[in-house]
Amino acid sequence: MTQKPKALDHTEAVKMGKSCVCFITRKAARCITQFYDEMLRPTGIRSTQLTLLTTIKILGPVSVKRMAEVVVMDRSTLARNLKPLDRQGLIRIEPGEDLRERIVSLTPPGLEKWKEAYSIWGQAQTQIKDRLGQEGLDTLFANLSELVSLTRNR
Amino acid sequence: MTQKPKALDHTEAVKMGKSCVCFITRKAARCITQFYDEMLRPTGIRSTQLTLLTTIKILGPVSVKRMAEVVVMDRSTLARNLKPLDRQGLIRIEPGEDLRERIVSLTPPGLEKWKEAYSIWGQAQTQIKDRLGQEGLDTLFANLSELVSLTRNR
DNA sequence: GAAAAATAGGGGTATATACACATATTTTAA
DNA sequence: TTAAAATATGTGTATATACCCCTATTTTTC
Repeated sequence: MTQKPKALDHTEAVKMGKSCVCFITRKAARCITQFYDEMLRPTGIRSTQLTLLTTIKILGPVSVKRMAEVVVMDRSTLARNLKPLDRQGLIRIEPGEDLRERIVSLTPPGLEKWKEAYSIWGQAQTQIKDRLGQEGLDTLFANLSELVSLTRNR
Repeated sequence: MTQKPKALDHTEAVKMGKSCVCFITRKAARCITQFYDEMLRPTGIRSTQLTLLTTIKILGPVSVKRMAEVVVMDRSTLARNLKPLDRQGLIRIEPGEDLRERIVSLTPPGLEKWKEAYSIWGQAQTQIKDRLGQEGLDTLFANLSELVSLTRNR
């Protein structure tokens, strides 16, 4: 009895479609990004940009290199993602003492924008917590953090 | 006693940095994508492209619209993501009976490429399962699926 | 102290992502 | 049956992402 290879392929394909961690993670990222971006639309900034503003707020004046490490983002990606914020005058990018470095900091308008966006972020976060529960949220966070460290430390 | 507003802001910022679902999901997506992409490099295709090949394989000849629904991707995004696959001759895009539609299907080289990539995908998946365990993997999947449906059905 | 190595950053290129708008086709309504 | 509504897709624009390679600067080595 010869098995039909095509049928077997199909089973494998279905399995992959249903269990690929990369697929589901990217899909979730697309969805959640749209969710946040839609809520943030009135502010004129997007989720990624709010993340960066927050990071700058936490780390204070900080080099691109260090920021990239913290947010786990390629340096060149980060440099490009900072441009819209710079263009809007929300951040300042200046040479550091070490002239190789660029030091990023929040401007006063940037701080105002952050406050505005933060309150909307709170609303979004609440909506999600209402659905997943605090426990579900914690589990999700733990799982995703595990995924991050898994791919980082090899 | 007047509280320093700056200090309060900072606390809020830290909270956000540590609990933002959008941030952690995007970060995880970046990491896991790099993990898969690195392993897939010998094949010349990327994670997203493998996802699309697999989807086409499962759904058979399928319209762009339907594919976009299945993978939960904007139609214009999908159309653009299909281009590299088309250029490499891995898929075929033809008008359907309904002339508004474009029907996407796998070419023989596309099927071969899928098989090649699928075996590598299996290795990546195994590495992840070894770290998270089948149970952890299931939980992660359930959580992320929940997130997807949360943002879809509102 | 000068040459070599390491480090920080940016630009080129390609893919990934989505919204707004325009086009072509089909379906529905009058 | 023709005009209007609905549908499927593509284009323009902007952001997001990362790799490779190049430049400028600092640190290390001899």
